Amino acid sequence: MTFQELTSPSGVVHEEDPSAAERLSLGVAARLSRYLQVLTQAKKMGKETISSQELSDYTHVNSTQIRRDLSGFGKFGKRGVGYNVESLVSQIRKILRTAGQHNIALFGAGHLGKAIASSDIFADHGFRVVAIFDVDPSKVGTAVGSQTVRHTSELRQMVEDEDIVVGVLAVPTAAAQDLADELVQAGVKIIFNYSESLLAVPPEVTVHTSSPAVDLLYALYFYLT
Amino acid sequence: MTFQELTSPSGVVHEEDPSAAERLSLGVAARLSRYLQVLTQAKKMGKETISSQELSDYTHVNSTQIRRDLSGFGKFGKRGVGYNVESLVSQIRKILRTAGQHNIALFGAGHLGKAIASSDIFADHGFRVVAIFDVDPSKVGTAVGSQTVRHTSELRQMVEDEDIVVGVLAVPTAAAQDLADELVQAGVKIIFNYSESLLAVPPEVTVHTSSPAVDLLYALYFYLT
DNA sequence: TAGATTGTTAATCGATTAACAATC
DNA sequence: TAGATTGTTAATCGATTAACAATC
Repeated sequence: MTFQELTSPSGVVHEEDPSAAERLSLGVAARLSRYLQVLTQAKKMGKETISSQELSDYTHVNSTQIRRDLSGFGKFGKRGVGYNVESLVSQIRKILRTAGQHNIALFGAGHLGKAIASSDIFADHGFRVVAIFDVDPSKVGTAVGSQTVRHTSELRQMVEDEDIVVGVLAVPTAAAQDLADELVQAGVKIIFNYSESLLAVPPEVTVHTSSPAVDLLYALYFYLT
Repeated sequence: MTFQELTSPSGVVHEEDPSAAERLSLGVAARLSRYLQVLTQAKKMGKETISSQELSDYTHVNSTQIRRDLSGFGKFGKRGVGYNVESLVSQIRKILRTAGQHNIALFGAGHLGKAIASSDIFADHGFRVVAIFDVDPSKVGTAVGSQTVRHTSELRQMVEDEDIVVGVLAVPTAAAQDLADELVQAGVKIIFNYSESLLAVPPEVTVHTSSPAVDLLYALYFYLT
């Protein structure tokens, strides 16, 4: 069964624009990503099946909605039992088109950069750190994880040679915009920003700014009220 | 004008449960937190006013919705000009009830812990790291930022003495659940989890699991399609 | 005044949920 | 069979957006 058939329950095929018919809504894509995170970890812990209720407990998404989200793409579950963790992981990866490997470049070899490089949080989801950059001469040439730190001047060449699709900025706020500009010029379309800088980029480039404090504010509001 | 009046445009006052009438919806609280992040940074950069369109560019929230979210609480903007950054920051802080200081405890004095302790991402929003814990004897007693690393066995006492409301876990996956259990026993209601562990906690405790890889998957989906 | 941007309406769209038959 | 959990419907609720008058 093809993806398009699965997402066209009405049987209507939009031949004039098939990509639009296949594209998930923002909400569905975000939720599927969250399910994937929990499932990946559940798999690591040796769990074989999981119910929509358990997924709900971990993601805070209503269990009915989880079943609804999943049933739109096929009958993945078994009544009375739940979902097979391993098979659901590969189904969601297929739906999100992220079954393959994607190469990322990391900027900044400070504490945060080292923490990211040594974590398997990216590796678990098929992201591979293929280059680490810094401008500090005392850091260039040293080893971080399995990589040797390179000078930022090599950015252009590495993006091309290594097919880098994501740039992760773990640098001081003042350095972030210049790096973002260089990444844009090198053709990178996704920037993950751990600095506090507000980045200005062309519309075709996606910036995701990490904001733990914002998440905390949000959690705190519901705690205080 | 009180907050309750502002959130009861119908004029109906729910005297039997005033807290319910005052409570923001999940969506509104999340969006206000994001506006606050951008505004805080804009203020740092010396920006005095900001339009709903500029806020939209940085948050990816529709500008009409931003104006709608804000106008529910008062007329904060000036037509033809925009919003005063500084005054909007304090208005949103008031709405979110997070104008004060909140104390947090950090667990793990590795790369990630050090990165968090030295960042002002929490400090900017009124969160203060008042204690750093680790179990490694070689780390206990050393200085990280302005704090001295303590042994985790002091957790209970410090939570009480320092009025800690949030625990941040920057520890290996295997250590996370035990620490979460201890935090719950000590009465902490908000846990921020940077490990990959799926934490089991009582319903009154909120766990937020950081998931940069999930965010990346999500961004990547829209890049690939 | 002219230009810009807010505040607000009205209409639409998608998310959310309870409920329950189907079935493992 | 008995218990559990999915898949799906139908109804509701809130989010989203375009449009534009008000006004700085």
